[in-house]
Amino acid sequence: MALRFYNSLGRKVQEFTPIEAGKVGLYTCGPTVYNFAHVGNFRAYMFEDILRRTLELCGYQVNHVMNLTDVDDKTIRDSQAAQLPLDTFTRQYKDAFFEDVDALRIRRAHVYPAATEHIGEMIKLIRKLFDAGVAYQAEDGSVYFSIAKWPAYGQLMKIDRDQMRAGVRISHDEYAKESVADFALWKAWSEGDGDVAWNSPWGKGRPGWHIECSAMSARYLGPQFDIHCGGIDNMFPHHEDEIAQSEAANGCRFVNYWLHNAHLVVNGEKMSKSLGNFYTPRDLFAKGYSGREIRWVLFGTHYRQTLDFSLAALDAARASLQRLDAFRQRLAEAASAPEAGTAIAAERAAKATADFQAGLEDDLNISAALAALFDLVRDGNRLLDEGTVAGPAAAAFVQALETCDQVLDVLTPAPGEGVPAEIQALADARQAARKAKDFAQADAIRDQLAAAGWTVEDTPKGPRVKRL
RNA sequence: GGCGCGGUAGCCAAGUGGUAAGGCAGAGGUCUGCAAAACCUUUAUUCACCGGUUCGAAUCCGGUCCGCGCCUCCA
Repeated sequence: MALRFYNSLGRKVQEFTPIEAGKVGLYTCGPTVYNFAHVGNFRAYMFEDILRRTLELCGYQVNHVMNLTDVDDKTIRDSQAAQLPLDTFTRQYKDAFFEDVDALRIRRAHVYPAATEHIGEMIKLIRKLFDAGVAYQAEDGSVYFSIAKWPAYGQLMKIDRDQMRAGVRISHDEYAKESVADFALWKAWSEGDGDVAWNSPWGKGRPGWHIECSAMSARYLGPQFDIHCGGIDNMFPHHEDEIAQSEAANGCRFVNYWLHNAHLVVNGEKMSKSLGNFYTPRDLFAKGYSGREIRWVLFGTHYRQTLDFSLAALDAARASLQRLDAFRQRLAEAASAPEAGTAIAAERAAKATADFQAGLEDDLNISAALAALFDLVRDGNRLLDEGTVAGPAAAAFVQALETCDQVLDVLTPAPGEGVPAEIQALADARQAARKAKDFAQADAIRDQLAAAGWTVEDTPKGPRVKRL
């Protein structure tokens, strides 16, 4: 089956064809580093991670670029409030971002260009826009993109600008624009910016928000590339403006496939601090949830569907992962047994792998992919119960699991999730008691283990210790 | 007002014309010293509602109700 995606440009599912065979240029809108990213932000990055890993599973060599917005109204405002230089202020949130990315097992992009390190590219791009006749400097000193001069504007949203609500778009500091729909390319310095400023042919100032993505994507992926992702809220105006800037400046198609993820809500309500349902990954770690549990919840709903996040969903994720862990452990144990049932195991494993990949190739249908995975678990467990998967036969299942895990990356418990020696010692003592038919003692030790957060399962191969 | 998304079992969630995947939770059974895990069986005559098209619709068309997002910084 061919790889297909829902392209926001055109609004339909299309077969994916890269510009260069076997390679994919992928640009994903990254965080504004003025605070810790929350699970809603990570929903987007998780979708992009699944996308990238799916592309890689399909054999593509992906060049993934994610920007870091480290200068804008919010970073300036909050750095001043914190009485820190802008770069010092944003540094701590960049660091935190990468910690969270790693904890959630999101594969790092190949390049993380920061806006403040690419001001030169942005200035060059704005020059080109002047050359193209679509940019102008207003009386307030800021430079704007003139939508009136660019008829192709509105490819993503099919916006009828006359229908937009009058009034709401005029913000206090942008009344100098020729048209309310025009957007800033370069913002003239104002007192509120403090020492945050760069020199430009249009005077001291800082870049507009949209220009960074146009400039940095061109720098690392070229003027035309394959896929651009972001949250659905970014379709307008951010991505619309990027298209206008890039295509007006470079004279070629900007992006072939636009993929947008839907939002995340918590218990059906928009996540907000006032509702007390605002979560960052580190909030959840503090509650005892692991990165892979959060990961499971974040990728478990199709990316174009609103995701309802909740602690209950995390608990369900824990149960699902325990089932997968147990299966993996059983396979590992079976691998050391004499060979049995190779043919059927290989057949089941091959089917699961194929179904898993086919699900993802169909516009990242994660539900179909997970169904294939759970079919594999059920089939595998049944065969293990029957004793017909052992030795090399178990390897086929392990390999299928590992293939799925190339995309999911949840099947390996974190380091530190292993069994401590003292817990193992208790389990051994309990087993000795059982052997001696001293069940009262055995049960007492089991209670002791439970109190320590561990459970023990008796199997034909001996006790198996697991975290509760 | 414009653009867009959704309403499928207790919960989460696939399925866009051929007779309801999968997960979590629940019930019964097998297994077990007892458990747990695993497996088996079971849990929607039905897909918000009303009409229509069709041999056949959760899926297509028309209408109604409800929830949500964007249009302003936003994943």
